[in-house]
Amino acid sequence: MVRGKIVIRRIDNSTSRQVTFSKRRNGLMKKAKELAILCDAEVGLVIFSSTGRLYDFASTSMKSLIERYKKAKEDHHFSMTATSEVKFWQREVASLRQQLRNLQDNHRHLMGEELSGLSIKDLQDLEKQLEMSLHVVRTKKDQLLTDQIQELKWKANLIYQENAELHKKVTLLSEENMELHEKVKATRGEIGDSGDSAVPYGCLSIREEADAPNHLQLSRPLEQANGVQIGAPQLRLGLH
Amino acid sequence: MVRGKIVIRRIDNSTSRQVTFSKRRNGLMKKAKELAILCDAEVGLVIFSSTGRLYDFASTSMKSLIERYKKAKEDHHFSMTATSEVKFWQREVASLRQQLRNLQDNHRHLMGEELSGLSIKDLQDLEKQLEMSLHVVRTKKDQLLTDQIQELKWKANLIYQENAELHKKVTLLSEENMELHEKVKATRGEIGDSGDSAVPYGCLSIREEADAPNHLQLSRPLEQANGVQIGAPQLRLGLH
DNA sequence: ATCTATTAATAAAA
DNA sequence: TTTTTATTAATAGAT
Repeated sequence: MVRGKIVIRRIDNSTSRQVTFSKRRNGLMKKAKELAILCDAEVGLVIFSSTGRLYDFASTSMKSLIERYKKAKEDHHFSMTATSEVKFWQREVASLRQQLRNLQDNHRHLMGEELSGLSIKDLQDLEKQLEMSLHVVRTKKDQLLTDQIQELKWKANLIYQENAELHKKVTLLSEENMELHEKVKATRGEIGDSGDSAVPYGCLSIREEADAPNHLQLSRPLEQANGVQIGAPQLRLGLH
Repeated sequence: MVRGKIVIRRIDNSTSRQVTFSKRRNGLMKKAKELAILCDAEVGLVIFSSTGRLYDFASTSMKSLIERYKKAKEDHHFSMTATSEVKFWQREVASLRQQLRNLQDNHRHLMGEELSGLSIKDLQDLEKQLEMSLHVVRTKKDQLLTDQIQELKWKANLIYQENAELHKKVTLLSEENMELHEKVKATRGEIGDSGDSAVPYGCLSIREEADAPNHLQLSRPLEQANGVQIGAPQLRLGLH
């Protein structure tokens, strides 16, 4: 009835179903009240959510409404004695058992079991249903995997950027370091030739380590996310 | 709610009230149904018009709905006063309802519905199960088709053999026939030249019809059974 | 829970 | 009652 027409069938998504239930339940209650008032009618409404919770509305009293309903229906099943009450529950059990059996049969067929009684037509229909289910399931699975890959790429990019900045810092610090070494050397040279231990070997080794991994990691994290390994990188990236 | 907003109070004009009652009653019923379907809820609606007429809707059975309502409302009362036998059946009902819910969830997954809550692992397992089911169903279907083809071939062979025998008989009879014609001719020749109408043209024409289809049908029935048309020949062969 | 674009419901009229 | 029309109400989807 709104932002996008909907078809009346059970809502798959459980969250949407709950939200819609809440909204429509309120709407229904409101309309029931309005009808009772506007048209001077006696209205009773009982709703059990799929989770078994009860919601109800009655313009007068639900008890008297039910009594009136029973009388109108002239249904004597409702005035249950102890024995007929047992019978009622027994019938309920029988009905539920039947539903369960039917569903179990159907379920077995979907599991590829107990196909002996089926005709070629039945089997073709079943095959079609399974193909459809398989397609939906695969689509959903692929979707999840794609989402996960996207997330990994995003995280990998963050790390790559941080990495690049760190490399920049390392380079700057190394240069500064080198200059300082030069200064120290120069200062020592002015004073005398005694301090020969501080040759700037450390400067060169730091520069080498800083450049090599930088180039490697430019291409690695993004490509890896595209490919096979998904579980392992996530653990490491998750710490970030 | 429309052409002129209205305030929710009893409609004075009796005709308008009646019209509004009819329309809104329908609207309310519709929405009750929709709620039941969309949200997998159990909904019951009872309306008495101001003239005392009853209208009702129940997504399942009003009887069980009212019982459930009573039970939910006076849970303790009900359970305390119920005999142990009633309690037993109530527990049975509760257990069956739970089983049914579980099986329904599972069933929906196999139908490719309600996949929102599933993990990648769940989806992979489901996919595997569906693939297995599909394989079993296809195998079974192919088996049935193969069996049917075998049966058709067998029947076709029977017919072919009978056909061959019939051809043999026709040939023998034709030859006998020809000889008889010769005899008749010879006998008439002895008596005189009056009977010229019985030239053995019939003999030749019968032989032609007997040979041509014989060769054709040697190869046809078996090949046909291997191929596309299965339903149509079965009808004809079934009569045999 | 709130917002809003859009459909659904329906009051009034015929 | 039912249909049509003009308008408001309900609400699906998004936030």
